[in-house]
Amino acid sequence: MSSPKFSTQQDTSELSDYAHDQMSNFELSEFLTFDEWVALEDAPSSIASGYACNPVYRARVVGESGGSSSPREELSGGEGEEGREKKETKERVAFKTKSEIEILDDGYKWRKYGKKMMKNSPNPRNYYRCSVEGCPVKKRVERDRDDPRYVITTYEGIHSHHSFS
DNA sequence: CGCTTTTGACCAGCGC
DNA sequence: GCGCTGGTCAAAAGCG
Repeated sequence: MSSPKFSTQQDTSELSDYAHDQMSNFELSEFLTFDEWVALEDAPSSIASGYACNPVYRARVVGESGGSSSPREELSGGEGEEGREKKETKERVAFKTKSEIEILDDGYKWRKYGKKMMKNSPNPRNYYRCSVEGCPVKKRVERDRDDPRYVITTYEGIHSHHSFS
């Protein structure tokens, strides 16, 4: 459909290339800059708000299998839902941050559950999961294969609890 | 003592 | 049908 607004071409270009290579399976809904991203209240603010970094680029990746027309409608009530098992919109947010460290504290506690070497990348990819039980949020950290000084963090899901105090 | 990390193996999906 | 890549789980070790 018609995307409301594509951020600067530069952003799209950079992320598009990356996303195309890494997230070919997912459907890139829209590319947004930080400001635009914040503008979207339905965005997982719980994730972005805690991000104490300087993300250069970010993209919203929506991966659904049902082929629904509105993949973002589920965002409204993602809270205290346990019986929900059918319609689960997985919100994927890709952050491209310029940092030498990959472990960026976003206010949540993460537990690493896997590491994988990418065939098309000399750098491994780390898989993190929220330590809080009941939180389906997963984090994927990987270095940009083109620019090792950049770190791509992909958040998946929405926190069903408040930020870690 | 509890929890996180670490590494390998296993499994699933997709391509060829 | 087999192979490959990516993703997740699981057991053991390390650390606070």
